[in-house]
Amino acid sequence: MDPNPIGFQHHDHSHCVADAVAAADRSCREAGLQLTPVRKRALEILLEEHRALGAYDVLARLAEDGFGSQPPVAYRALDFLTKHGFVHKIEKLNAFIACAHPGELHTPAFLICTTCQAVAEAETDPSHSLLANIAETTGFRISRAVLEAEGTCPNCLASEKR
Amino acid sequence: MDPNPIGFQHHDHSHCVADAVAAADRSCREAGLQLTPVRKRALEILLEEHRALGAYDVLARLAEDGFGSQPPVAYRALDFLTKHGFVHKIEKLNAFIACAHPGELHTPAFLICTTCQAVAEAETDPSHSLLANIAETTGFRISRAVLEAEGTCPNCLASEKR
DNA sequence: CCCGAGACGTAATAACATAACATGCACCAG
DNA sequence: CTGGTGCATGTTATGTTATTACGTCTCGGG
Ligand SMILES: [Zn+2]
Ligand SMILES: [Zn+2]
Ligand SMILES: [Zn+2]
Ligand SMILES: [Zn+2]
Repeated sequence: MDPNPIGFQHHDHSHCVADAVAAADRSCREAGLQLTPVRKRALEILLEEHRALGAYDVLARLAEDGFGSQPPVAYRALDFLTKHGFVHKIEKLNAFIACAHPGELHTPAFLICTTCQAVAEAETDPSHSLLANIAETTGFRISRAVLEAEGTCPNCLASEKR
Repeated sequence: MDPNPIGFQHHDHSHCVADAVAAADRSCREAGLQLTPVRKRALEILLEEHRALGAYDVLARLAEDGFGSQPPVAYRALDFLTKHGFVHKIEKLNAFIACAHPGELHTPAFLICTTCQAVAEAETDPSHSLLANIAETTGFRISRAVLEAEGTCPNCLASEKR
């Protein structure tokens, strides 16, 4: 079990938080959005952890840093970040995770390891999407899709075999 | 992918509840599972409604019928039904719905209309599954997948245009 | 008869999420 | 400058979803 997986590999974590926050900052400025202190801090928290956190986990850290301590503080920040694509909600876990591919418009797919709790965000090809095909044949117009899979990550599979 | 979502068409509802319950009964007997009165009634409730119900909605109806009135009563019945494929949980809605294609082993995909609340269950072709491909390239072993899309159903699209 | 597994019931609590309302501040029209 | 509007933030209170813990009953095998 491995505390720092992006995807399921280790990586040097030192710069990615700052980089991602800077990118979000830029992106918000361009779009006329306000990446306020709470929102920015919430994003940082998720990036630092690099895993799925519950809203109350985020809230506790925000409160430590002097922000409000009531649920709406966290939920509002997370709503903003989710709405604008900087963060995704993992429905299966009722938890939030920083987007691993921000900027691009995408429908993420998540792989959730039930052994080590790691969550990887995979890119999907929208044109080949299963759901897109279904939608086409049924006449349904999709606005948002959720793709999540629970299972065992490569690392934990390897450990099992030993 | 086999597109047969019974979700967005009207259909004669009179026999499908009894049929589905009978099928579940048979299936449980074969598998050595106990489809006890609470469990059977919970399944009936979901079939009768033919839509996604929250656990507490199911619980209220079970209580009306003389079963226990505390949350675990509903959650245990729903866990059983979900575990054995008679019912699916819609993660986006925190709600449960009777399986529209019971018996077959399948990974369902759900189309959720945000206008009329209808939920359709579509079959997916496991071999073309997006997630299966991702899993293959990353070495992740999938045990359960969640595929859900929010949007507008054909009926509501038609109404919009008028 | 005794035992263990599993189904069911209750009480209590945890975990997740939103409603409703008040304050402060930037911005702009008058 | 001033009043008003929009929006972000904060708080209190409450609503919704889910689980833990524990006692009872029943059914079968030894
Ligand atoms: Zn993403
Ligand atoms: Zn793992
Ligand atoms: Zn199904
Ligand atoms: Zn509809």
